[in-house]
Amino acid sequence: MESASPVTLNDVADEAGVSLATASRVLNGSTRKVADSYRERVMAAAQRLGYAPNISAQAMARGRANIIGLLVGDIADPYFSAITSGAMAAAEEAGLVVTVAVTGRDAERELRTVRALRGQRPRAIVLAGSRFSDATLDDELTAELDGFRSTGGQVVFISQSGLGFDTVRIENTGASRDLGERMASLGYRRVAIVAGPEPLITSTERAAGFAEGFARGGGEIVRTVRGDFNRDGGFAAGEQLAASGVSDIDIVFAASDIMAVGAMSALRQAGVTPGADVGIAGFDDISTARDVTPPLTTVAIPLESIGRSAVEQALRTDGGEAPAPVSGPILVRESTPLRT
Amino acid sequence: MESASPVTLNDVADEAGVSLATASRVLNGSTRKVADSYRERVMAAAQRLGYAPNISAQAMARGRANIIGLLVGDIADPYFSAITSGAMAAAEEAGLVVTVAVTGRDAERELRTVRALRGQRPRAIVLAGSRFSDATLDDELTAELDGFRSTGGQVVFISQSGLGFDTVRIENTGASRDLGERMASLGYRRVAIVAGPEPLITSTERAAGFAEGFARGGGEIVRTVRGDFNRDGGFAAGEQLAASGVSDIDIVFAASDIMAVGAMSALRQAGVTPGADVGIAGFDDISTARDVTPPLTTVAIPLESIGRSAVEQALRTDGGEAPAPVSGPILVRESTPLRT
DNA sequence: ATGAAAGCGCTAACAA
DNA sequence: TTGTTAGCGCTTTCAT
Repeated sequence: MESASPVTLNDVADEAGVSLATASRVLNGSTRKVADSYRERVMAAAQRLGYAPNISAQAMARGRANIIGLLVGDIADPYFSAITSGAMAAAEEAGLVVTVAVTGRDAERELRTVRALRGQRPRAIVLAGSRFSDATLDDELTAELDGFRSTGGQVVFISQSGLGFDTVRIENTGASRDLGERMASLGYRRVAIVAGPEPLITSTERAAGFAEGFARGGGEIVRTVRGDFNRDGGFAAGEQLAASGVSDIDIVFAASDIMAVGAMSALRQAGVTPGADVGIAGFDDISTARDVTPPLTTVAIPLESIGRSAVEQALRTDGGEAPAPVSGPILVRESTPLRT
Repeated sequence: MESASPVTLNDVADEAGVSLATASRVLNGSTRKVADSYRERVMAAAQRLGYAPNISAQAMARGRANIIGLLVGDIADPYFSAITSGAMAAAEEAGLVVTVAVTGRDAERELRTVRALRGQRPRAIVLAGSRFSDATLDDELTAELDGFRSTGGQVVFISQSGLGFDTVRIENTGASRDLGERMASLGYRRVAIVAGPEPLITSTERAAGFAEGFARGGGEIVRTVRGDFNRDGGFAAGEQLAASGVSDIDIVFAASDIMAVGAMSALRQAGVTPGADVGIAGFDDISTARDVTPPLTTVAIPLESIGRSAVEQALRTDGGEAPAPVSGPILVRESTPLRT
């Protein structure tokens, strides 16, 4: 019971009274070149024995595993889990299994993880998450991924630069700019921006985009506070905002919904009512954005579909066009009422 | 460029001028039995060549891959993504890679997925998520997992029954009962229960537990509405509740936080203010529970740590004790103010 | 259409 | 301590 050996293709072939090759052709091989009588016998034998192909062995023989390696910053973050969900759906449709690894938004860990993933010889590696502007390790990462690609693997980024690899781009700057203008058109004039750490390009682009659009609409950037690019970072930023008073601002823009959600909680705890006392807007349209009070104004990025696209792009043998950056509609909800 | 072959251990051995076995011992083997001079040369060669071990080959040679297979209902659900996060942390510490697959809470898909996962010959398979009471496929699943275990694999459930395998149990009934009593002690007397589909044991246990405790405290179950066991299901249930009026109830208990969050949104949209007009309580303590308004009363289940435990349990060679069911403190937040 | 046999990259006896 | 070698389960020529 402790270590019976699994049923192998050999067992199946024996049981069916055919050769290993024939069994392989029936069960895993591609085009049918096997007589129906044999085919049936093999299938029956496999069924009877409860045969399941050993993926590692297949991978070895074929030189590549039917696996997609997916790297995300933090799987518990709704942004990444939505992307992952889409990626897994696409992978499943293609008969692939997904290996997920977390980088904790740490470049060094990202590099280590890519190395580990490479070891699986996956069809493709998908890297989701912002790049860093201070990317001292980007060269090493590029080298690693180049190596992977040169052995036939696909690489797809979900981010901005993509270091020269295929990339599903999110239109951070343009969409934030539009959002900024829109907020100004609603009557807001003085914004505090809640951003992630300096080197996070996603955060920077969104902050800069919003600032530009908001200024164009006649608004002014009063201050910027930073925190970790997650819920608690947003919360901390919100506390900071509340501590120094919010009488000098009429709106808060957070570089991601999850930060916005944290900030809203902090503000409310400090006695500042989001929506009423200050407007608040985010970016991404994570699921929670609908469920906070008031519902959060944001840019609706189709996260799941981005995950799907990344996998599809990775599987597309013909290089394919570089797709246009993904954006989405601005959703004005009650967190930014018309400012009279 | 298209398909240079990856660097193999053989290449490294050649480059370092040692035997394959020595190279293997240095790079992957366990205990150090290699002269330092050799060791260094091998390491240097590996470095120079950018060697990464082929996991499939290792898996074949060893008969088992350093992989944990993780099955979750829906990775975009914060309940599962929190568990996944913990599981991945534990796996990473143990030098394992995690393959995640989704079942969509569908028994048939779960079975298919287990089969696919088995093919990887992982060290362990962890199945997170409620079992079904109408489990026609449980026998097949059990057979599949038994087969896996009999070839040396570990199986760990995160749920209730566990079908006879190791299980990290969540104390649904007891904790819900306590919550029910507590709510009654706060002065609530008439509850509507928002539950998932009938066959979902997790939902059933929580509903029954709450009902029992609430009744014990002098409360009464006025009605039960069902929906999918996710945010939208909760929303739909909330709409239903609001449609038939809420004057006959003073509190809503949802069998999971994510349903509670959905229900709150629906109620509020229908003009019923959660906390003020009706109390509302959930179960799990997902991150969002803190960020909705009013913050949600719930049972704080340590989701991440459960994910960790499951993996640790899977890795524990000595069977180990069956750990006690996991529960957590009741967090009374503003969604259930004292009812006067 | 079928079978025999040569690897795929690595580990783990077994020899030296 | 180091090297040799026989598999691990499967795919895939190459014969038949």
